[in-house]
Order: sequence, then structure tokens, then C-alpha cells
Amino acid sequence: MEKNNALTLDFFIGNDFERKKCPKCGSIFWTRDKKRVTCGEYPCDQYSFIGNSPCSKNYDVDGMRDLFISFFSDTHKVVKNYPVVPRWRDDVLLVNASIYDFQPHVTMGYAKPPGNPIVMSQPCVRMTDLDEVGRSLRHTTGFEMMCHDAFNYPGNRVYWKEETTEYCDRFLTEALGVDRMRITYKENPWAGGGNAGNAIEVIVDGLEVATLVFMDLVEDPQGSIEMDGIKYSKMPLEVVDTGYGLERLSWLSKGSANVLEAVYPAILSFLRSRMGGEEESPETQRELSILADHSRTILFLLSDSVIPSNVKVGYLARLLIRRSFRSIDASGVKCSVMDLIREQLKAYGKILPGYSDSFAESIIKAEEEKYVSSVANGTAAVERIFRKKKSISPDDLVTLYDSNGLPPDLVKSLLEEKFHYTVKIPEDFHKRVVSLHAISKKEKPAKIGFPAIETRPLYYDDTSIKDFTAIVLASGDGFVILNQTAFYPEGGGQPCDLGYLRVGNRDIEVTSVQKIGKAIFHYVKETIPEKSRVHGYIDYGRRRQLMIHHSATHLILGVMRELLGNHVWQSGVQKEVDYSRIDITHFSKLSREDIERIEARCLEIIGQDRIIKVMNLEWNKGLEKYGFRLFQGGVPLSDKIRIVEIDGIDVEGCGGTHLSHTSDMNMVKIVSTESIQEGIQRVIFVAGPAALRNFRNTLEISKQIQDIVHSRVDDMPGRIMSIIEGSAQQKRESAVLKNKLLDSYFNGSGSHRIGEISVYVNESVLPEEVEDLFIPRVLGMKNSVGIARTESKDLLVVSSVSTAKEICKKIADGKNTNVTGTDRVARVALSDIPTEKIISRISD
RNA sequence: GGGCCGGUAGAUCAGCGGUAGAUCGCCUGCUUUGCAAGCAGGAGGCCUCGGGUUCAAAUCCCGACCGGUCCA
Repeated sequence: MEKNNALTLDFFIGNDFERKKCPKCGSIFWTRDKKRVTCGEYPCDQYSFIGNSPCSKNYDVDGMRDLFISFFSDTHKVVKNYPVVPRWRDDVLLVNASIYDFQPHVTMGYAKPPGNPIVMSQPCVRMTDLDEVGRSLRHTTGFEMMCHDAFNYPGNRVYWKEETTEYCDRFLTEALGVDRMRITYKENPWAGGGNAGNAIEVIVDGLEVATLVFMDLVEDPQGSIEMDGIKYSKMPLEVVDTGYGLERLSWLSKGSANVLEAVYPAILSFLRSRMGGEEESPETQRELSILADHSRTILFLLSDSVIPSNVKVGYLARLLIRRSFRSIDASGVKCSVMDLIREQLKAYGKILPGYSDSFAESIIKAEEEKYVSSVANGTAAVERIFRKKKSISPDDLVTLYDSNGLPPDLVKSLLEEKFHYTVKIPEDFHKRVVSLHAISKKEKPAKIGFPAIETRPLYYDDTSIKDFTAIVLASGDGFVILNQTAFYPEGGGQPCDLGYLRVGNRDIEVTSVQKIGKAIFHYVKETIPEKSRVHGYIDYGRRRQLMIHHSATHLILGVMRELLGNHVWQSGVQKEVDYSRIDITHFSKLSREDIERIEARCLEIIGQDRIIKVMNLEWNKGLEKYGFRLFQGGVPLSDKIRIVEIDGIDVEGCGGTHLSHTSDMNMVKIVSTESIQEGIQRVIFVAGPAALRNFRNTLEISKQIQDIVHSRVDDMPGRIMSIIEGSAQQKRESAVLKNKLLDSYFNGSGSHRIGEISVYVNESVLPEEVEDLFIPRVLGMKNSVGIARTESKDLLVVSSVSTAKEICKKIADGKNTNVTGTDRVARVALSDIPTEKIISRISD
């Protein structure tokens, strides 16, 4: 046996385990079973628990969750599950594993964990096996990962490999009553999300039921430890990250035929009750499995207020919902997606406090409408292509899927039904689609090093501070770093303060202020030497307006959530001096009534003069008290969260400067709204003095229009309408006139026949405004040539038999005269040649 | 965030350099009036917007905007 191996634990040695190498897959594993040869995991070993549970009792999902948590609750802090949509991080779309809850703020050491050690069960969603769902009966898009995690800080050790493995073994053998001979522990290094460490996979009867990860490495190009070509270095924090598959453990305990039967008995029997008792074909079983799986994941996503759309997590939600519509159609089950969601809610409602039935219903309804119209449009496209080409190629199938969202099997059955035409879906269909989407990798901008200088912010302690004295700590090319400042640096959608720094008797303009690390950079137009004493003055009118817009943004967000629903989250903000904008998650465009209600409610709260309070709370306390809403504007990487609360309306984590009372906003008016992408509405509004300026400008413009159209404001729409209509009428009339003019021009033309060709020549000049009509008129006539004398002293020759250039040359008769144009339309700079001469020259 | 497809009459779309079209719907009249409908005529268009190429752009090129869709 190798000594000093990282996973040669006293626990294994002391409990008479043997370390072996699997002859099939080559993995190293630990077992108490002296006769065991293979590692125990499928496919090296078969699932031997089916119909032969190794556990002393059956547990459904609820029972298993309770058992796990109560087993650890004496020694661990019980933590409630987090949402499946990780609002606290922007690098992933979904929570894939329980440790995601604590990345990066805890694993990077910025914030404390909510307890230490902790136990919880975290719902997760993984889309990687989407295609396998229904096909294999083993894969699901949603699952719960249970964990008992410990965070070992330098000087504060909780527990590590020995204790973790022992906890796991005790849970399996004592709580579940698994025969200890049927458990194997497989060594398997783990890496993910920039971290890595040793890990143990825990296998019972072929099934991997848990993974125990000992995370103590972090990606580091300068690191000395290398795994799979990536360099790592030791972290000061050592994290025990365990993951127990709730569904798999329940399956194991029941020994059911497959995981779906164990996990979704209620939803499956509900689906079967809506099938009319017919014999189930394998295809039908497949569709029902998809519905059972997807409806649960949809429920998770909707409970976290995900709005289906064509981007990001919204797209994943739409994908699942549309696949569900399709499966309902394909299986013929008599129920709606909403029925399934409500059925799943019975089982999962208690861990999903965010679920709103009215939200879910309006979302599903809207999705159904979009789905129906998308299929209808796609169907029309298929018919168009088929009528034109009388066939559908594999490339057409790919295009129809990629551009119209029509899955190939749907196109196939459509063509068979309507045209009795059979297409073959290519084997490599999926590959073809993927090949259309060449991945463009973007280099992340390298992090710039910043000086370890700290600037003390004065703008938080006193938001009304207008000037201050400070010392220049560092001076560089066009910037200075001060020991303290009242200049607010750009951040959180709030632009920086402007103003000037007085050095001696000189005022130096500040053009930009940025925070890099803990240092605040003031960009200035002249160099100020280090150690200088400066007096800073900020443009307080600007700052005051920005504060008004910032507080108003919080107010309007709170009001929109109150009036539109809890699914309203901030998705982006930008404040300016003249206006402010906020993007929110909402499924439909804001109606005029919505806008009026929002404005009225804002005004009401402004009138009530509510207090705007700022406080600093420890990360977990803040989270516990206010939830993940705090992170709407981003996640602070610090142990404390700065929280801004408008009494009774809105609470957000925020680093900006704010008013102290709502009445200081004076008023809020929405200027415009638009849908910037599906599911995201942009609201532009003005508050305080900016609102007054906006009204003034609008009135001024309105007055100017009044003067132009000579009418009162009320009459303006009708007046402008009639002007537009009048101009359209004139255009029509002038077209008629031009045609008449052209008619008379032709009537005045002499017609000459040269062979098959009719040649029209007029002695008078063709008015310039009908030149454009003359050309197509001649081209529209058969075997004709039209020759016109233009106002610009050219001969314009148009030939419907493509002889224009040739004719021009003949008319020019060898003279060095400029001929331009093409075979159909040409010009020659000779307009006074008599008609007879023209005809005779052409005739040659 | 990236790729692809599209934007023409109220709706669905055709046209893809040469005077803007079809079908349905709408209006008027006729026929038949059991209904469905049939016949004749008519109204309705900044061809998304802005640049460019061209004698000429709905059409070709570039760019915006909007919609759809797939992938991450």
C-alpha cells in the first residue's frame, strides 16, 4: 500500500478497509469487502439494489431529506435552501451544486458562511443531460443535493477528511442501515469553478450516492501544484464540500425499477390517471418521463421568478416549457402544463416560498400563445419551402430548427400528414446545428494591479459635504490618489462627482473619479505633486441631482415590485444628470395604466416623506433579514453589506449616495418605456429639478410646434394629421399629373419604324420631373427605342432591346462626344440634332 | 454574449434592379335571398429607418432599429 497518500485515512485503516485498484476502470477504491474486485460503480458493476434495497427502510424524497438533516442537525447548523437561480453571482445561470451557494464570497474568504459546519438540501438544475431525459430513465434536469459542509479557517479548524468520511459512513450504515460490505469509496480528484482538491466518490450497489470534496486548492498560474495541466496553489481556507444525491438515495432505499418511479410517484400516477387507461407504449413512457421531470424544474424556475425569453436562464425555462407542450401533444395526456406545475407544487411547495400561482399562470399562458404562433409560422415556412422545391433537404431541416425553432420530428410528421412526403432526419442533425454556432472565445481583460493605498470616503458619513481638505498620497500621469475624499467615484450606475482641487491658489479641474481596489483615483488636468495639501470642491448641484435620481430609482423599483409583482427585479441601471433609467424583469410591456399607477404611487410616497435609511450589516445577517433581493445591483465582495432602505418600499444593497427623505425628490415622472429584450422592460424617468427641466423643454418644443402649425395644443394632433394626409394626397396627384404629362409627350412624339423596331423621337424637351417615368415606360414597350431631349442638353436614349449605347454612338457619328450609360439607358451630349438626322444615322 | 432568419395593404405572404402584387378581410353594387356563397367594381402602401452604388433601389452593399429563433 502506498504510504502518505492524501486519502489513506486513519478511518479506512482503523476500520479494516482495503485499498484496491479496479481492473476495469483503473480507479483506486476502498472497501471492507475482502472479496471485492471491481470498484463497485456502474458500469464496472451493475445496479444490484433494484428490487433488492440495501437499506433498512423505504424513504420518499421528503423522508430522505428529513432523515439526512435530522441526522446532522445535532452537530451542524441547519440552513434553508437557496434559490436555484443564483442572484448572488453572474458567472453561472443556475445552481448546479450546493457549493454554488457559497461561491465566491465564502470560498474566497470575503464573507463568513451562514454556520459552521452546516447541513442543507439544495435544489439544483442541470441542463447538460437534457437530451437524455426520458431516453435513459436515469437522467433528470433537476435534483436536490444534500450536503454537510465545513469551512476550515487558519486557526479555526472544524473538520476535514477523517471526520467527513466517518460522518458519511455513519449516515449510510446507521441512519439508512446500509450493509457496510456494499459500500465502496473511490478516490477521484475533483476540479471545478477555479478550485480543486481531493475527493471521494461514495458508491453503493453500483450507484454513486455521494461525493466528498476536500477543496483546498485555487487556480493560480504561479502555483506549484499541477492537475490536468492547470496550476493551483494552496488556499488558506479548506472547504469540506459534500454532495449527496437526494433522489438517488431515495431510489436506493426503495430499490425501484428506475429513479423516476422513486422520485415522482405522485406526478406519474397523476399523468397516468389522465391517459385514459390505455396500454403505454415506450414512446408514451418517454413523454411522461419528460413531463414528470420538466414540470418539476419549471416549478423551481418559476418559483424564482424566471421569465422565459430568448436569452440566458429565460431561454432554458422556455426550452423546458416548449418541450413540455410538445410532450403533452405527443403523448395525448389530458392535462395542461399548469396542471402539472400545481401537482408538483403539492410535493415541493414547502421548499419554494417564492412561488406565485398568478405569475406562473400568466407566464405559461403567454408561453403557450407564443408557442402556438411560432409553430404556425414555422409550419407556413415548411409549406413554402416544400411548394417551391418539392422537397426538404437535411440542410432545410437544420435551418428550420435554427431559424424557426421547429424540431425535425415535427417537420417530418407535418410533411407526412400534408404532402405524404417522407424526409430522413440526418443522424448528425444535432452536430450540424452545433456546427453553425462556432464558439467565439473572448479573452477576459487582465486585472490591473492597483496600489495598496486606501482612500477614506467622506461622502458616506455626510452626503451633504461639499468641500474637504486632503493630502496627495500618490500622483501619476493625470491622476492623484488622496488620503480622503468627498468625490463619489463612479459605481452602481451612479456617475462620479466632478469639481476641482485647489492647490495653493490654483484650481485644477477633476474630470473623472474612479475607485480601483480601495484607492480612489481623481483624474485631473494638471499634475499635482505627492504630499501636496489640496482643498477639494465638488459640483454639488450635479451630485444632488444624481442623489435624487439614485434614491428615485430605488423608489420606483420598490413601487413597481409592489404593483406589478414579486417577479420584478432590477436588471440594470444608469443615472444621469438629466434622466435616470432602470431595466426591470417583467413579462409584458408596461401599459399606460401601469405607468400612471406607478407615478401616482411614487408621488404618494414622496408626499408621505418616508425615511431613507442606510446601514451596514454583516453578510449573513443581511441575507437572513432581507433575502437575495439585496444583490439586485451586484454582489459586494466584503464581509459587510451596505444596505439602503426606503421605509416599507424597498431594500437594496447599494454603495451609492442617497437622500435622507423621500420628499427631497419632489416628484418622479416616467418619460418613456420600452422593451429592450424579451422579459426586460426599460423605464426612463426624471425626478427633482431634472423633472422640472424636462417639463420646461417639452412645453417649449410644443410651443414651437404650435407656432409652426398655427393651432392650439389640443388641436395639434388633428392639424398635423391633416398636413400629412394633404402631402400624401399631393404626392398621389403629382404622380397622376406626371403620367399625363408623359402621355402627352408620347403623343407628340413621331414614331419611326426601322426594321422590327419602333423609334419615338419628340422635338420638344422632356421635362426633368418625368425623366424617371420615361425610362420604365419605354422599357415596358416591346421592340422600342425612345429618344428624348432633356433639360440638361442631353439626348436620352432608352432601348427595350438593349441597343441604347450603340445608338448613341451612331448619333454621335464618330465625333468625340461623351457617351454614358448602359445598353438599356444611355446619354449623349447632343440635343439640338434634328430628328431626321437622328433617324438617318440610326438607320445605317 | 454570439450565430442564423425575417421586417412590403388590416392579416398571411409573393416580387428580389425598370410605372408596387396575390389571397383573405374591408367597402359599394348585382345575383341568389334557406344558408354557404357567387359575380362586378372599389378603397387601402414613407415596401422599418438612415447612408451608399446606379440614369433608376422594395430589390444590391453598409449601418441602425424592431421581431423571431438557436447556441452559450
